[in-house]
Amino acid sequence: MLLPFFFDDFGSTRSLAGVYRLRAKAVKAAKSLDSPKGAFYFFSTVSWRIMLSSGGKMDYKKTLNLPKTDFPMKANLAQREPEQLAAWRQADLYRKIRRLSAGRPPFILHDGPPYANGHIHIGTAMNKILKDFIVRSRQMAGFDAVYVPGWDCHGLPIEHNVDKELGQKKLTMSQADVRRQCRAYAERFIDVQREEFRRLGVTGDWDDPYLTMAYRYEATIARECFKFAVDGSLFRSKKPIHWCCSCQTALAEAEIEYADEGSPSIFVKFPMIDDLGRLAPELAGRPVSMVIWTTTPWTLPANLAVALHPDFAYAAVDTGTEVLIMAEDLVDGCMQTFQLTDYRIVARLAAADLERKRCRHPLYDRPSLIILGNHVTLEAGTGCVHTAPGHGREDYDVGLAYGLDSYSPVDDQGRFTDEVPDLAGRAVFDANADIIDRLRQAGVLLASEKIRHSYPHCWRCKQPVIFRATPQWFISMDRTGLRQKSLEAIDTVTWIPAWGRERIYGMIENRPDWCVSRQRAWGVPIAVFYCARCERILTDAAVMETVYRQFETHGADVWFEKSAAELLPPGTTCSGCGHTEFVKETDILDVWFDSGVSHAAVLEDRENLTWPADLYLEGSDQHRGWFHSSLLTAVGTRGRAPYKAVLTHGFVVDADGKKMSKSLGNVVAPAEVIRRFGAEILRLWVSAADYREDVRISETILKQLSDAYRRIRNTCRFMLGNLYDFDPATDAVARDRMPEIDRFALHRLQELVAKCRRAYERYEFHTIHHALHNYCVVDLSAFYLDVLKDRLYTTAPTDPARRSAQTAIALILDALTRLMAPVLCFTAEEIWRRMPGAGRPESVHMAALPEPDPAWEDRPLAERWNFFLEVRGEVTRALEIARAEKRIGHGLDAAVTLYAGAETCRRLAPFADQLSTLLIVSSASLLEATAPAGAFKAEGVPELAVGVETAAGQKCARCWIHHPAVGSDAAHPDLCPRCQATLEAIGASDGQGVT
RNA sequence: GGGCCUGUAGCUCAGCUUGGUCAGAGCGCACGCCUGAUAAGCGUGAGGUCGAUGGUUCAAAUCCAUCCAGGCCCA
Repeated sequence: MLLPFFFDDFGSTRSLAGVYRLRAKAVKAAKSLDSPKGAFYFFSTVSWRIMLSSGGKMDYKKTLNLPKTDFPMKANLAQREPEQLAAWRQADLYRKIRRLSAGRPPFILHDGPPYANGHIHIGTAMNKILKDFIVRSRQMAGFDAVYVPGWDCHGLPIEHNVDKELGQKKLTMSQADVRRQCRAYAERFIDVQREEFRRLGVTGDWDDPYLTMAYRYEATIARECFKFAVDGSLFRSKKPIHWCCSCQTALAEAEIEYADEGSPSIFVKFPMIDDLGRLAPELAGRPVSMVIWTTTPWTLPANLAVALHPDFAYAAVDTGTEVLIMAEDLVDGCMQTFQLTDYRIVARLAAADLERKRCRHPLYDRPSLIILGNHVTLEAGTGCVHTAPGHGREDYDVGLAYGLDSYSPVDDQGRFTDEVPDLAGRAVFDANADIIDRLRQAGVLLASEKIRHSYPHCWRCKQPVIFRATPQWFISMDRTGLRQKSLEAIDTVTWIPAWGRERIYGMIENRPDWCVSRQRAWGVPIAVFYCARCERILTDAAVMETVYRQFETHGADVWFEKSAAELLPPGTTCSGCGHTEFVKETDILDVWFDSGVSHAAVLEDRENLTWPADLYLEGSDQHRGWFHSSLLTAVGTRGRAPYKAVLTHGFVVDADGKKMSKSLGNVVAPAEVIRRFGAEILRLWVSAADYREDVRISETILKQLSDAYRRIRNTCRFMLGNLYDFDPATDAVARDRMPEIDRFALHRLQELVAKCRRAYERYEFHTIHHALHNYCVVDLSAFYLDVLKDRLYTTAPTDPARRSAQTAIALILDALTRLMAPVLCFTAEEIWRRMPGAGRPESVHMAALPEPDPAWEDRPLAERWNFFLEVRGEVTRALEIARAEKRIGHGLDAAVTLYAGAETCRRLAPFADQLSTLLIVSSASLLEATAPAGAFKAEGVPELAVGVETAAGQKCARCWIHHPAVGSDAAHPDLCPRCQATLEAIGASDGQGVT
């Protein structure tokens, strides 16, 4: 039916070369975009082939042992992978592997729980695939590699999304109801993500994952937190947080929106109390003031300090009547703002000299301390920063270092408390004008204007928010030596790459106390009581255990549903003051605490896991996250790190190395990659990249990996096809009866196996990918298998030479399949099913990785052959020249002569009798002679030239080798003597199987 | 702004610790061959001032400094 098209459009290109060109074009088009044009070209050339092949000549094809396999060339991954997954599930493969591994040494990769919100993204996919490589390869290396995936279920993002779904309804719901909604929401996405992870081929205990919201897990969280309460690490202290005065609630960073806002901008003098005459004699006895700048006058009542940068130079500026101190670099700008033109710098002061000097609060009769902080900048203001530790995060942090109180005389509604008598009851923003007036009256206001700047607002009511200190729970880094012990624990861990150690060490070394309080609904409460009278924490373990048992049966919800009196056993009294009334803490725990204690809730809780884990594996951001919180919770309660080793990977970025973002439109969704290429290609992508750095993904890269995949697949397909009549049990050939080339191929295989084993050991998967691909392409396809075709196809099926080749192929394929199994888990299984021989495990994933077999290693032999391969390269170059000159087409059209010097000749002698086979030409001879003029002079091999002639004799119709004797036998005028003999041997000489 | 990290052919990676055949591999690309791995297979070839600039050295992709670009975490 297609023929007419062919004749119409392509009749003019009936030369062989033309059709080949057409075909190449068609294949390319078909591969690149499935275009109808490509398919059309392709089918046209196919019809042409059909025409040619029905030419009616003698056809010896059926007397050959051509490859036969039902292993398809086209993988059709997107469709076939789900079928494979279903089959594994049906067979309960994971359980089978568990049973199989009973008693083996465990290898525990502990899963860092992804957040149960939304679909997985490409980074999550990479993380899980890497884990899968490790779990599978450790399993196949002889360990019992149990993998329990987990999910992080509590926290603000889920609460937010539930809020959005509920809308106004939320306001009428109890906290317990909201929590139920959150739980349902998390469950929904656990199911979504579970299926997405499974689709990637990730093996593990998906039927029994760990969930941080499981009742039992919640109880563990509460118990672990209680341990910190008992040892005195857990304490309450005031810390400034974002606060919305209209919603009267604390806000997390994620609940803040930034928008432009008009604010006052004022410069205020803080008169010095301490005399600076000793630092600068010019200042002795003069009125001297520090000058600060602020856009929040209402925070001035809470001022406790003025911060300077330790490295800045400060200037004492004489304005005639007084001396003002500010950063030297900002003097001119400020003077302009103050409209002071007549001034001069009379002294320079180092910040360090001013440290801990006192100035006077501009409104109240109390000191304000001069302190040093690196957060001070020269971008605006005076380089002297008004510091109110109760109203700013940086102020708080620097204040801590100087032991300043986080003074915050503002109530829930954003009104001044009685602590500020003259402003009590005034809303802070309204009080700005009053305060400015008073500063002016006090003569300390240098300038006042209005500015617009970006200011935080509440995401819900859109009102500007304030920073306000409220009581928060902390875990102390130093009261019990947690910091020091953690730093020591860091050095007991293997960090891969090694810089991970520096990274986490620096963080632990410098971090402030861990603020574990969150004023939210969806989480595990900081389940402690404190005495209503003396505020002492109830640390009676037996009493608290009765509470945590209730968590186990009812979940942490019970904390919010019952009162303190209901939760506590009757008769509970304060050990400090004997009081019987307790306050139930309602703050919930930072979710980092939840996942941080997974080592307790999962590793310790499950019998088949170990504590510590052998390995944690997450992105490099987790040095601040899960690695960090896990370390602190484990060291704080057990004195040891919960992991023996920590492996980190980089982030997935686009083709240009830029991070993925919706706004840039460069986001690659794993589902899309799977739909178009299959999960196997995604896995191959993960395996090919050096994940310790950032990993790029792009159309080009995926295309390249598809090509690599096809190559590996086809190489295996070819090997499978040549094993259709081979049974290792009966047909295998012993090593000492194998031709050298087979032994060489197997020697190379040992090298590959050794290299891959080492790489698996070190989690260097990209090494495996490259080694495997290279072996398929260079060692197998381009050389060994190509040379083997003649032996496999043309000799008698049971010829020892053919059986030897099959033995080698079977060994190679077996090793290759095992080696690729942790990465190409689908394809390896697909091959495994079709491999010959009985007695192998039903799944490749129940098999072991191959080990290098010394019996096959033969260095001298390999050296000989590597030299020969160089010679072979020279020959192919020579052949290419002859081909370009149209003297030959196929290599079998050629007869080759090697003209070699004495030494080269000696080294080539062992190959002399098989040269034509190894070079895939019709005849080849080795001569110790100088080359004739026309010969190709080798560049890479000394004393070697290659002569290429047209092969003598006619082409044998069966093996295609030119031989002088073809035509000499009347019975088989188109066969060479070798094929005649073979046909006789297999009893097909009388046309049996010959058309 | 600070801490940690990265930058070798169009792509994925070797080489960099221990300076001197270290400018390599495979893919892709171009061209050619092949119809008995066939939407496959084989061959040949072109491609990089090793992010940039300084410096150390007889000699630097390799050591040092600065800068540029990018990533993660902080601020």
